[in-house]
Amino acid sequence: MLVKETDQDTEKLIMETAKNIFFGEGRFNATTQEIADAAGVNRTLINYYFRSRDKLFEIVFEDAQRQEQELSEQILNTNLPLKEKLSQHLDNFFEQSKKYPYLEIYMVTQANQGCAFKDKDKMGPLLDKFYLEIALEMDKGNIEKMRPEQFVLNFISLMSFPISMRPLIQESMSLTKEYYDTLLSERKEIIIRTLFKQ
Amino acid sequence: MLVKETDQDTEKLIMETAKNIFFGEGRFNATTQEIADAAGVNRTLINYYFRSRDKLFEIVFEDAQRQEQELSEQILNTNLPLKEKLSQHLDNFFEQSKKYPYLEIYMVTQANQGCAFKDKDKMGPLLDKFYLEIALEMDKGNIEKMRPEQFVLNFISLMSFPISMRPLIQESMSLTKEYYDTLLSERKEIIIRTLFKQ
DNA sequence: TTTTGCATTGACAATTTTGTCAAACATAAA
DNA sequence: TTTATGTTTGACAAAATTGTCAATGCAAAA
Repeated sequence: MLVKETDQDTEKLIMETAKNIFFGEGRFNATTQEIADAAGVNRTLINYYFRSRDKLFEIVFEDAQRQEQELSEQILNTNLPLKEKLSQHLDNFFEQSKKYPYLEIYMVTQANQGCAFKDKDKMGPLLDKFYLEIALEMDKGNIEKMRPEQFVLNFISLMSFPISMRPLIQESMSLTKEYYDTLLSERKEIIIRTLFKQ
Repeated sequence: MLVKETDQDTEKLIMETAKNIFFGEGRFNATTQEIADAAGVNRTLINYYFRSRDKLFEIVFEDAQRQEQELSEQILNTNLPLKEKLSQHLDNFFEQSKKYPYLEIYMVTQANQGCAFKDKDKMGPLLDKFYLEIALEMDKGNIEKMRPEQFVLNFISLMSFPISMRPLIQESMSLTKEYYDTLLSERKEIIIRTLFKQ
């Protein structure tokens, strides 16, 4: 076998760089040249490894999707009480968001333009179990009564929106970068307090 | 004055079409040809009226910004009690969102790429007054105690996220279009109940 | 009717971006 | 060292996108 130590590295490097440009910097229509420059490689290597620009995009998109999926499945599979489960997911999410704040927006713009989603199958049963848990907490009076789906919408909204829309919110509310960071650092506690009755 | 009845109409038509393509359909990198085709006009008319593609984008962006701004100022200026104020804003927002579900995402992707925001000046005092109102309701015990900015974050998150991220959420939660619409129609009441103690 | 001023058009040029290819390169195996 | 195999490169071609321009059209004013 002929394997240089940089062999798969270049391919990975290009992928990582593309992910950074898309999900990290939000430059969704970066050219292959820009990606190559950022990766410090020859542009045609993108064609060599990924055949075409579209293929690279496709692969990176699927990677992002998988990443999100895994994060969701992780939380759904643990056996912690609901509040702790959500608490932990908030940690995971905020951690990932530091690296890829534009991940979700990218996925929306792509999902929109006719991009097939995968692996929705396993999610079904997991979600149903999750909904049941939520309903149980409602019965116990720990959270407001509503459709479980609404509770999930509330949760992901409170969690994601301030991250994905940061540039817009920060500007329109005239907040400094530092103050916004402060707000974000308090977010976890705020979200839990907003969703759960004391 | 020589004014054909279609004179300013063409310019407006192009703008409206661009707005629909960007904010309505979310096709953020539509070409001038695609916009012209959708508007049913010759492509070069875009250059004639807007000089360049970038200028058209700029104008449409500022228009979107103004639209959002006006919606925000409207709510801040009325003298209704907080809960009614937010309630009314939710109506306005959901109404506008039907036409332009991708408006906010577009603004984020632009804000990101170095786009100057305007008219932040008047917002300052209005926001401060709003924060005071919120603090007052907290003192009265009607809403959970937190920084007013956090309350505002909560509000816009719960309001905007399910709209702007719809393609992503609907897919990943495996919901039908019809069911998602049902959820959205219940949203207003859910949000108010989530933000205010009973 | 003729003129005037703007609107519209198609052909063309310029630019940007992407994709191909043969040649050069590097490294492990023979 | 030579060979074989996969990697990297620059030059080139192809495609896509944008911008310019002169010519034409059209309606109101002279």
